[in-house]
Amino acid sequence: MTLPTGSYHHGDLREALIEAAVASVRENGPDGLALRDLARRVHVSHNAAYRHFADRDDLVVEVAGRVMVSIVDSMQTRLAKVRTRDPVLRARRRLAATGRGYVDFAVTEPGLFRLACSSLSAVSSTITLRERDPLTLLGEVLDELVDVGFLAPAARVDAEITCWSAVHGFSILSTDGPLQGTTAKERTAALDRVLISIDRSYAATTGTTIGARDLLG
Amino acid sequence: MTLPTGSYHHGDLREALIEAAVASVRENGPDGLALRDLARRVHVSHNAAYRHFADRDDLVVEVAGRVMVSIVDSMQTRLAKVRTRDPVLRARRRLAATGRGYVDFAVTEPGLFRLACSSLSAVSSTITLRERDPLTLLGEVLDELVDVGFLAPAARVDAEITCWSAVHGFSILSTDGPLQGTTAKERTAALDRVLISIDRSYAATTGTTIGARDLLG
DNA sequence: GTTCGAATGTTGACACTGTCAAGATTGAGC
DNA sequence: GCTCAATCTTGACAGTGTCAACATTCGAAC
Repeated sequence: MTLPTGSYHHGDLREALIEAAVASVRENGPDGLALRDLARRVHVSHNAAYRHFADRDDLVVEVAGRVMVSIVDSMQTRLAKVRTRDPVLRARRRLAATGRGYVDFAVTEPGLFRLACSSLSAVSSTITLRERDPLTLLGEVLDELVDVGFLAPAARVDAEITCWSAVHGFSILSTDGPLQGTTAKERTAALDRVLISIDRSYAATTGTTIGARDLLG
Repeated sequence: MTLPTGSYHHGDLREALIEAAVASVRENGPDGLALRDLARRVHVSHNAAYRHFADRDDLVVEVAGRVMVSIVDSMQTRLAKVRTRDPVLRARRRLAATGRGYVDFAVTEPGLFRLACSSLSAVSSTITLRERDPLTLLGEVLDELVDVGFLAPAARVDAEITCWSAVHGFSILSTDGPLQGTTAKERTAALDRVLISIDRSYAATTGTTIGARDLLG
């Protein structure tokens, strides 16, 4: 399992193929992904990929898994920027931050995001991702909201679904829908309203009074 | 332009191709759609489609437009069932009804829904759909909410985006995501919570007090 | 009623794709 | 040093979108 550089055995073809796939999807989107094209990029014959992947879909699922991890990274980047001390406001802003991180990735890497969408089920079912999936992270942040008394325990049910729906839908509207042509500023403003709407809804579950611009800081 | 049944000229090949495309996508999803396959179904040579569509994508956009109209139909079916007299509660339930109708279609016709998603931008930009698009209908229902004083005018901004994001995201989670394997009852319960969350958020914009189970009737 | 052009449908070809089967090459363990 | 399994290659097949050239037919102008 040493380095290749020369001839027959590539060394780590599997990883090279995945990286080439990421580059390809980044440029041409999910439909542009072709095994034969990847083989050419990596200077290997067509069919070499079949020693490492059962079929095209198998590769797609693997790449989608990587993308999921990147999405979590993007969410955590936003999470790390929340410096608020007040526990309640901090938890609220952390929830908003996960949403912003999710959308960040979708807008920055629309091709990869579309790929991840295309095999959402395969990823969430077959692979555990070592708990590094968006759903788990979102659940933890929602638990914080309950702990600080902002979100009523009764409203905690299906909260992942509610939040994920809103943010995922917004991401798609931004990459493929009517928000596609808008400026970053307009998109950010629209996302703010989505996040504020969720925040306002959760505040109502415990009767917490909130300020209009609490989330924006 | 009379009927075909015999030979060279088909009669209305364009329409026949579109219908065949709908049937194909219904069975095999968007990726299963192949021009040559359609030609076979309609008993016409490959390439005949090129007299009516510029390329494959042109056909897809046309079909997506039809699907959009069907989605609006589904929304209006739910809207028609709202019989509530009280103006405020009526408007609130009408908003929820549009969401339910949208999800109804996605769950009933996942293949067609996926196709519509794939060319969301093309549809919303190129074709006017004679105003029969989900966004316009949603806007009208939101205006009602403002008229009856439930939704604050300031919160009306980007309300289409907020609602559409939530409902569209929920639809995708239902067709391709973690809600795929759940029962209809569980899915309905989850959707209720999404709709209640939106309702609760909008109530807060005008300080309207609402009952917990207002929306479910 | 005949003729001619435009619309429509067909045939053939090319490049590209995924995938299977069979052979060639190599590294690792005995 | 030999063997075997892992890995990569070559060759083939069916399927696809799309272009070019050809065939047929409908409708209108004369």
